Amino acid sequence: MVFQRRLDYGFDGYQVPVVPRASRSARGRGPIRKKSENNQKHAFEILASVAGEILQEEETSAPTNTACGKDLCNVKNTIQQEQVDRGKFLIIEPLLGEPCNEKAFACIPELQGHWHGNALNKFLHNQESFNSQGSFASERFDYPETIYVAEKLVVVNSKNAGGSSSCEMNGESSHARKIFKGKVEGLTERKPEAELVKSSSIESGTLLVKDGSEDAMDLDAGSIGHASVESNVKASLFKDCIGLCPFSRPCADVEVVSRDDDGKSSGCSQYGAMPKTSRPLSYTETRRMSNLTASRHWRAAPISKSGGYFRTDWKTKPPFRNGRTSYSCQRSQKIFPFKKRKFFDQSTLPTSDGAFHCEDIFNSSNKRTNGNDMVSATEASSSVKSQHASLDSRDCNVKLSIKSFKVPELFIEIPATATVGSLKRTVMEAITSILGDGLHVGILLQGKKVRDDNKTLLQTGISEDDKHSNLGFMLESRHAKMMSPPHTKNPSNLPFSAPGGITRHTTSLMLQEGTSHASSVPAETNFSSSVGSDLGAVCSLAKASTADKMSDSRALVPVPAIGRGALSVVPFNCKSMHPEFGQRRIRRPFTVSEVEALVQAVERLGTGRWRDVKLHAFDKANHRTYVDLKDKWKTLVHTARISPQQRRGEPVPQEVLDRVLAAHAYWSYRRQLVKAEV
DNA sequence: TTTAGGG
DNA sequence: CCCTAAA
Repeated sequence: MVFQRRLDYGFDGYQVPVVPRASRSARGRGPIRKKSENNQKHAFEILASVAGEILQEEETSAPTNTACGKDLCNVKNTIQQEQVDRGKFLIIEPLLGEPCNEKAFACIPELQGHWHGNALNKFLHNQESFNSQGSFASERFDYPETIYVAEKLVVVNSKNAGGSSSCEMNGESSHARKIFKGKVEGLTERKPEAELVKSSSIESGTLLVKDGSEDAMDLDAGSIGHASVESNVKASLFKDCIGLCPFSRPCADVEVVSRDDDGKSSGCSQYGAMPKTSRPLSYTETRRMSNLTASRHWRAAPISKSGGYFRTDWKTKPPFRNGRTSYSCQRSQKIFPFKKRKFFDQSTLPTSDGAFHCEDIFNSSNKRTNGNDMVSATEASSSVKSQHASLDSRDCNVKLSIKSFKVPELFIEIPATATVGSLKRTVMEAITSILGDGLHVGILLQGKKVRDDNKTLLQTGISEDDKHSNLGFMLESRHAKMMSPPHTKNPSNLPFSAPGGITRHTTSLMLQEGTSHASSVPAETNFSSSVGSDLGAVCSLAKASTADKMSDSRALVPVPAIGRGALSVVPFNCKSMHPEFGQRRIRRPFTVSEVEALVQAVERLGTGRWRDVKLHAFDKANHRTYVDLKDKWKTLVHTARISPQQRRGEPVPQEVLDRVLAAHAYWSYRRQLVKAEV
């Protein structure tokens, strides 16, 4: 049982709930983060509740901590109340006494955005704050009011700390650091750990990362559901165009609808955190949403510059181009549900230094994840096997044969019109960028990392001719400083840690076509988009890494639900895409239908009323902000003025362009008139 | 928050 | 598509 194991570790903990956005404020636009103590208190209470439930769930027979009784009773209510029922949560069991690897957390964008000042880190490791006092120093723990991304974040600390929640947990500290992840609702659906382990496939709906000995990660199937985007154009008779519409021709009310989410849940409401209102997302909201959208995706160099009219790619500037101030501001905005976002659930996390925390461990036994069907398409990576050659008794040479390394994850988006060659290049670039210098090879022996580079193989024991020497190689962050948790538990006792200390690693690289449906391969993002050329090849890799007990990379990776959408995948270049900085939204060229809708709306409403245009024609297209529409109009006007030969991207009918010019001229004229009058 | 423009 | 000054 999952939690049984936790108890073995001396689980007791704090849970830091991620309060859904909906609860933020009535108007839904409150400050992103509050330092209100009450807030924190509340949060912790919820945490306690959840923790209680977890425990209760696990120990079906044994009632959990009575101290949490009240909370336990209200867990479900609380969860519902908080509307986090659909969310996911993470449970982190930090290693007490071990400074948390800041990078590990720093590289988690979700946390970055929500835990101000690395609050989580402080929370987890601020000894003075809670270890000694047994309670949280609220003033030091900046609990975010909302955390969308992770929707539910549960931090379980092995140290006994009542804290504000006054929830007493059993308190022996544990050396283990575990991270559980799953949906909140998974509390009741959670599979026993054994099961999870067994079915390492992603379908279990929970992600479980265990301490050193092994990490099992299961992507939340639900969250990665199938994404589909459909856009349709509703046309209805436009009656009152006369008088309003400067153009005599009949106007149809065209509305571009783009459903970002599956069925019922549309827009951000899918996360249950957003109120399901018909109110169009405000620009800011939309931005917030999109801000995280493409994060952690590698952005391949634009292979084909298309879409822009007078500028194809709008200059892909580094995310942190203007990284001066307003930083905190921005990060605070990044608490949006990841819509259309692809996650890499993995131990590979971009570190603060931009490197990858990669724990792709390959061991000699090449212990692969049991039948993972997650590898659906192209298994780009071959299993790695390192063998111990017999020791040459004479010169003591150690012969190793590493067949191959798996490439961590690759996630790319490329226009459907791109050539195969460009796809190859893109993939190559992605791989190169990963391997470039973000990673280095790590060696795992007997399940332990060999850190001392100066030791000889002999000293290390690698020279031993041991068939089962458990020698493993892994790719890891170059700069990541792994911390070695005092592991008291015998790794071999851990279900995951094979005597060989091998971890399992699953890497898959698949290319899928845009049309995909929810499959049993949640990890692999199904990508579907109606956005024309958005269809992209998605190389995703789900990787589960394991366990080296020290890997900081095992950090939690919130797995947000993937929306539909065109995930722009680009190799997540840690260097240029530091999670701390907002990510550029994925480029989603306007389709002709959208252009027509826009043109029509502008014809009616005129320029300068972008919000109305948005409401009228793109109300449902959450990914189109009024700024986008304004920009598009700008480009349309430009496009209409240049020769067809100079135009790029999906060709817009000349007729439409003519209308653009006409409308533009008309409204410009009107504006002048109005101006003159005033 | 929107608009309007430059980048 | 981003960023922002202004409104």
